[in-house]
Amino acid sequence: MVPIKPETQECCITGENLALPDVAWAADLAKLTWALAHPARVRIVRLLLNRKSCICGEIVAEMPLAQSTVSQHLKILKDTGLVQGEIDGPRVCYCINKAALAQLKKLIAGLKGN
Amino acid sequence: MVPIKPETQECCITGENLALPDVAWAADLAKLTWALAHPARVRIVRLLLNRKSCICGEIVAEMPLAQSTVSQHLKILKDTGLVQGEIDGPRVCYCINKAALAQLKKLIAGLKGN
DNA sequence: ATTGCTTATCGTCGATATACGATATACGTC
DNA sequence: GACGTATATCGTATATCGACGATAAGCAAT
Repeated sequence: MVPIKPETQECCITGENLALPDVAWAADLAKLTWALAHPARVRIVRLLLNRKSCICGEIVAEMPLAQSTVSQHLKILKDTGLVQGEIDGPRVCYCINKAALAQLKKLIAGLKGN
Repeated sequence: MVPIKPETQECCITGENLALPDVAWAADLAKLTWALAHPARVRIVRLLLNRKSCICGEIVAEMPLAQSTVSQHLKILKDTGLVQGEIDGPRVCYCINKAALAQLKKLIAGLKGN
């Protein structure tokens, strides 16, 4: 089974790039990628990038989905931090959270051999 | 594969940056991100990047999951093209498909305003 | 307060993901 | 051939996703 040091950390004592923090690291990246793991959410993000900001209704209008469905996708994007929404009177104005997007880019770009 | 003109495009007649190709584009990115949208799969990819290649059994040993579950995750990674596996005697040797990873990086890096 | 508009949430449904054990398949060795 | 090892697949259970319509909650204007 495990050739090296069974009971401490199985995970890459040799590599040590892949040590314990890796689990949290993987969870972070998985969470961010999961937010983009649906075509509708990718399109929303892209839409928000092309316009500086976007009223929720505009997003709904662009998508072939029911309003409630779009709202759910927006919630997912908000929960993962990729998108921010601020209330503007009766509407909600969504925009990209550049920091979160940068984080995603950084993690993806960091996917390479040691 | 979206053909050229699907007669009723709600999508961005105004924006036109987000016109039809965007749908396919979004699907591509969503598929790739979806492959990474699970911590176990992120860890597998990372593992394969740190070693040049990896026998399936090694991967199983590193993960707190049953062999069949790991095999399923590997299948997902293989189906999306991120990982390749070649049979080597009684074992299977997995490695990263650098082209697919590069494609993912490119798509993610391309996520920015116009 | 009532109406109208915008967005979020609820309830529900079918489809899919995730996990596991059990079994099947493929290979090398005896 | 029979056996053990390595991996994939099957079958199944549970959880979550993704979609929708219906409804609630918020605000602006009448």
